[in-house]
Amino acid sequence: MAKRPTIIDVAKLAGVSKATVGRVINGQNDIVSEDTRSRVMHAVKQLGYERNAVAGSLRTDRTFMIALAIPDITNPFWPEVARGVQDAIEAQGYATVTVNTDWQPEREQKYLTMVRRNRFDGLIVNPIEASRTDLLNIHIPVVILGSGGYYPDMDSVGSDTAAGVDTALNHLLELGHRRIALITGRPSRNNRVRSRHDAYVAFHAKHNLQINQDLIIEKDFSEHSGYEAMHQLLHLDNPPTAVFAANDILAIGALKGAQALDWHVPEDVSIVGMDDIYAAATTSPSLTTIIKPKYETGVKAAEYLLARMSGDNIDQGRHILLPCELAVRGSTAPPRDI
Amino acid sequence: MAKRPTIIDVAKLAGVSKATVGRVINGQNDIVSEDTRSRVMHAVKQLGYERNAVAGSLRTDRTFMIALAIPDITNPFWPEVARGVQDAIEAQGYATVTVNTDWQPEREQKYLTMVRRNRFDGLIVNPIEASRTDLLNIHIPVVILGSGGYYPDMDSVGSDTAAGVDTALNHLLELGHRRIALITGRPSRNNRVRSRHDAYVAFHAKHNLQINQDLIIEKDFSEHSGYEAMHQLLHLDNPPTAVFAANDILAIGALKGAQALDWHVPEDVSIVGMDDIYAAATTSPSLTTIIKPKYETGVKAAEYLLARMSGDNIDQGRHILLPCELAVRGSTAPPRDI
DNA sequence: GCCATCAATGAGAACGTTCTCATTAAGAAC
DNA sequence: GTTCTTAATGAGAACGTTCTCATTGATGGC
Repeated sequence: MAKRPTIIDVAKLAGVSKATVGRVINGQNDIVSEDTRSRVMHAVKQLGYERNAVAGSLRTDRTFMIALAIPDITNPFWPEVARGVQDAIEAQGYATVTVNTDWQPEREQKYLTMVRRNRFDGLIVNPIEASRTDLLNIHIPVVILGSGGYYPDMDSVGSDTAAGVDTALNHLLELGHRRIALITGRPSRNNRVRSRHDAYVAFHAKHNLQINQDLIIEKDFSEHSGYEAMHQLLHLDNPPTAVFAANDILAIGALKGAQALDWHVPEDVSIVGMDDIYAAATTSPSLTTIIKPKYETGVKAAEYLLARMSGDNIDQGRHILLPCELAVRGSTAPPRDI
Repeated sequence: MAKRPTIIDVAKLAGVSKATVGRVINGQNDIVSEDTRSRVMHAVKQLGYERNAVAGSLRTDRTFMIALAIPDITNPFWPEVARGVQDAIEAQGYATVTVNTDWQPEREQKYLTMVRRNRFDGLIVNPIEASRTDLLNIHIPVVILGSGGYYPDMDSVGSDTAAGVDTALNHLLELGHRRIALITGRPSRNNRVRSRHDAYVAFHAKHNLQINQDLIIEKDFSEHSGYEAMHQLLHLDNPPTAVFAANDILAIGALKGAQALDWHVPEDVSIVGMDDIYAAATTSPSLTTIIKPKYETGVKAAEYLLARMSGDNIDQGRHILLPCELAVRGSTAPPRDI
């Protein structure tokens, strides 16, 4: 590899000091004469000089790079969140290293080490098991994706899942459903707040509805789990007339499970999902779902982080839950037995 | 921010030189005595020392970071490719900065500048308009995602799209279809090789089938375009009995277009897509499609890049097209008029 | 005992930028 | 003419690691 020109080469060619070259390339035009500036720019162009960000980072202790740690970029929920982060971060001259924890704590720890060693300026993370102390120990700004309950010092951006569940169940209630099942996922270690489950319970209390434990199924977040859960539900003596699934992938599995048993959706059983991934609108019938503001979540998290990296030093973390929205498509209808 | 311990602090505490500390933390155990090594590691632990990768990068001119430039992480095709790259790259101690060109040349150029200034060790790119010279001028290893026709010096990894089209059309031919339409996307500037279109033409020549230009529709790659194209096709005096769409998003649009006209799929018209995105398996009927090996493409590209970054200096680029596979699902059947 | 070899370690320069403090020259005020 | 102020620029240290060459001490061979 040919040696690349440095500011010393530029300084020699322009007949100025390297400090002056530095002033010119960093845009400090108020303290450099036009004549000097012109000579420097001429030399820069002639030599094809390009600033070495690594050297600058060593001197300033700022890399203009951040890490985004999400469970899995191939999970349809996350690309839009990532895109929101990337867009907002890049607009301020930063770059994003995106990593996949795969819901594994060891991987999460590995990435925290990476962040420290590379002197990244910030971290946006959907935590698996990382404790508050773990995250404070990297000594850079951290923004939490999801609810920030366990991280009071840090900013967090999540969706108002509880309100979303309420909206979904209310939609079903207004259609006339009284026997509504819940297919939900297993909470991760740090998410002991089982927000979907709790919201389901609260909804039943609010509307003086009896809870039937047979109508609550907890499995991992996969399409296959949704399929199996639906089979379980539809084989009950008294099956539900509607099902709320904790995310669209579970809901798609539930839809396939119903159809495999020749149950018609929505005539025989209604289904509501959550997330609004692309596939939710392509099923037949297309899924009624709760839209989570994925891109906006990413943008907001990035904004919080950028503010922190710019010197904002608020001790108490900011916690925001972005509102969800109901998208009524083809998977819900009044129950047959009205 | 508290000052972090450096190797000078460790050296002082362990009573050795900083060169010796460097030898220990870089694992050069063969030339350091066990006693010395132990003292150093003790001091490292006591001080909580962590290597500063930025300083190392400045000295060695290696960042152990690469850039991955794709059109859009939210397009369902790309997350798996990205995941393949990330997994293979990380396994060798590198980190990946993923950027979105949005099919815009100016963004692409912006990212090339970013790569140069940050002294990244390599680049994997699905090019928009970047020329061979552009890519050679960054003076680091580059691997092309897609066919590498315009970049003979660089390694490239693509899918064997032509063979995939052939397979799709053959599947339809074997079902008895003779009037097969093609919905394809507009080629980008550097992809004048219209591989899907050319493969469609070649297939017809091979089987002595007449080409009807009315059955070839070229629009941008969106679901809406697929919907409109299907409407156009089904309104012909002599509509096709089958449609091959250039990707799954087009195919999903085509499916919705047919259903909106009360055409049954696959009874009235068969549809084949390409890519095998998640949504292709969730439509009803689920889409018969050509599976592109997305994750494997990413892994292979990363392997080529890693080899280059390790010193491989082959002048002629390696070009590989990974095989595609037919996934027969519910959107294809024999034509009605047999 | 002397010399050569090798293992183990140390000293200091290098990487390329940024920043701080010093210097110089020009202009204005007295 | 002298003094003060300000704009413009320069010199050199700093950032934290890696690497090269030098040094030292121990051991083995003659």
